[in-house]
Amino acid sequence: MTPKFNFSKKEKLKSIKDIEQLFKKGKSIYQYPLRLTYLEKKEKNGVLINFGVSVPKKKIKLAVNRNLIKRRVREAYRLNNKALKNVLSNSGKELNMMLIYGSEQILSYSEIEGKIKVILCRLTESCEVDSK
RNA sequence: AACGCAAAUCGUUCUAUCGCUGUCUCAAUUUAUUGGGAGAGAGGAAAGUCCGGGCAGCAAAGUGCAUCCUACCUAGCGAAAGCUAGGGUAUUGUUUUAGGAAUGAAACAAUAACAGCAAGUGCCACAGAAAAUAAACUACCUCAAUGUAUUGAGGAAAAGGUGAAAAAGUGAGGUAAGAGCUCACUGGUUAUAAAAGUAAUUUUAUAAAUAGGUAAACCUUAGGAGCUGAAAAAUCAAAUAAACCAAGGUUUGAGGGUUGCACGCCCAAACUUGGAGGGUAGAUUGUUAGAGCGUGGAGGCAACUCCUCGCCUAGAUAAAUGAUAGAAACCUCGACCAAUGUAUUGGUUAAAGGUACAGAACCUGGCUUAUAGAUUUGCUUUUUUA
RNA sequence: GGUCCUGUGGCCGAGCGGUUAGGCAGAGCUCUGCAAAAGCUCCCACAGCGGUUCGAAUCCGCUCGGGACCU
Repeated sequence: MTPKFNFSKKEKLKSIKDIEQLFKKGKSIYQYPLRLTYLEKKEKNGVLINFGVSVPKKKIKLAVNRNLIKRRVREAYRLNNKALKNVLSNSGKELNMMLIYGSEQILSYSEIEGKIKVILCRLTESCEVDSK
């Protein structure tokens, strides 16, 4: 199987209802400057993970810089979500998750990628523990 | 040549790998997905939302008032907002010039929300006698009283000091003392006439009046604007209300309606029958072929217009247009070389650093603001050479 | 995307063209054996830049914050 790093429209988190549920009931992992909130889906829709990024306007004022950070975060997620997806497909779960950027500085891609690797590893471990 | 200011134009490019969003197309099947291919994918300001237009809605979108906007003149351009060119006036600056000086004149440049306080009303703190129908503190003059420096009545508006601003200035006459009270000269304003000019306005002459400032104070004059905004608006499927529509119908004239107020206009409750579908969540249209963009040519000082040829040129919606690596270009600093004016210029090198402001959300014309660097034009200042 | 409102010391908050009130907080003093309370004094402000005006917190323009609404 050739490795694929797709992140298409279907995998985005869009529904307002889902997002409200996520913030009400979801668990979160904090690894500065990122905060990951996740929740197991009630109704499965055939997509392993629905994923969204949020950069608050209060922290980053200019639209250009907000877009830049969102792109870097999405890129890092796209390249590093393989392990998590494997675990989920083995255990038959589906997740909604949202990443919130909490710094006032614009971090470089390599820094963001490092943080995301850490945070996804922690999530993967916790999923494995749950499935056992 | 350098620095600065102003205006205009441009505002990074290429390659590889992995991706994102539409369009077209081919193939596969599980018929809505997967895979392949082709081609497209942020700006000069996309920003602020300060004006304008398209477009859409309003059961009448009507009338009046209110409110808001515009405001030197001429010509041109533009759908409008507005823009361009030329001119006028005012203020400021520079230079030249007249003069003993105050100051005036001329030229050039910059700036101007540049109609009207001689239509009315309001306001002008503190200080000062008085801040606008003038008034009367000190001082001045006349008269009276007391009795020898005060009080009272009146006159007068020159002097004083205050203030951002003191009711034209100088001189003479005049008077009890004074005063545009009168006269002469000068300045300023308005009106009228003449001349110049298309006009704004300028110059000259005459006359009259009393003539402070403020309209980004109320306001007046002239001209203009109906109001609300794509979360407008239209359509669709699922499930179905006390809400909607039609007909009948009794009574009320209350209440309701997308213009701030008034008038007008429209709808008009309860009940019965029938029909149809709203909220909510979502999808589609609106939504990108247009006052469109580009090349070339012609006209015009310019704004812009005309002609020819070519092009289809972002359509996202928790919101695509990216990430990484490597080159190139440009800039800064460094190093080296050369030139001389000895602190500048030119060249080479590539080690280091940097490449701004900033992200479409219906479209579009202006305005405003942000902007590394490059190029061009104009101007001021300084230096060098002739 | 669109339509509006608002900005005054560390905090709250008056002021509608003429020296920026007042309260809370902070510092010092008085009072007290020591504190509290009370009293007195001090301290620190008109978001920024231009314009109109003799003179702007106030009027006008631009910029920068903060907030509200869009059945």
